[in-house]
Amino acid sequence: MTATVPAPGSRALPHPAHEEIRLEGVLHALADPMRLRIVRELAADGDELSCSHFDLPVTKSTTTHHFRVLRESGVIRQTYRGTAKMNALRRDDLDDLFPGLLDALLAAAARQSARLGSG
Amino acid sequence: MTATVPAPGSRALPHPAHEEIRLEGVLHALADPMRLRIVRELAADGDELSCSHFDLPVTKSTTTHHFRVLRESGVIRQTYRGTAKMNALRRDDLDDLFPGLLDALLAAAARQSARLGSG
DNA sequence: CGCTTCGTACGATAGACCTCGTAGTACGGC
DNA sequence: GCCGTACTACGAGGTCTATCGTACGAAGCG
Repeated sequence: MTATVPAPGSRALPHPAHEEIRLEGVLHALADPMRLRIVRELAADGDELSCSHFDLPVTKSTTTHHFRVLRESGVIRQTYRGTAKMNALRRDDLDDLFPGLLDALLAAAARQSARLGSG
Repeated sequence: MTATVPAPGSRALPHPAHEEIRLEGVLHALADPMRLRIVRELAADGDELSCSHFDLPVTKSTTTHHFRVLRESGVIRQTYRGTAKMNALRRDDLDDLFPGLLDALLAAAARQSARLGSG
């Protein structure tokens, strides 16, 4: 009952409820370089970003796929705004479920990025 | 050159060097329930454990596979001791590369376990 | 109403992954 | 030397995943 159900006639998207978020799913989502990159940009910006804001080295189809995986694993929340689809980290939910995990993950990603010199 | 190379004639196992450990690989390794379970047991025990110590609901072949993934991703270190193969968390390497990550991950797993498994 | 932009759905493909069973190797004890 | 234990290697089956291309839908602008 807690899962966000799309309102009839609208363009809402199905998200897992707070307590439906599984650690394995989050780790799986973040284990992909493309998705980790998306999450890092989202965290760096701190606010909502449209899908088209990301300039990923894959086609739009694949980008849609990755955003869907992130949403279905509970990492991001997606909402339509006109023709754009806005993406935001579910920081509150993740911090409540797994305190410190997201920050540790982002710090680890930043550290590795600095170490490997790729950004 | 830093990767541990198996000595000729011995039974040493190839491990990724400290700086070869990649965050995505670690996350991928830990995204599997069976492997997460192994790592949790390893962390709980705090010392080396033989493969046969684990009573996983899969065959021995599959168990071997999971331990290999954990080793090749840099999460555990494996050494032979007689006929047994001992497994230990690479805590030092992981804590140095990704400070706080392993603890956050283990805490998250424990939290979820308490929340879902009711035990 | 057209046109553009943004994103989706569907099908296909190639590769990765989890699992298994069987056969095989290494070590230690008798 | 022989046997049991511990683990491995190889191959196969079935599923999942990442990627693409093309065709489509929804919202805004002229």
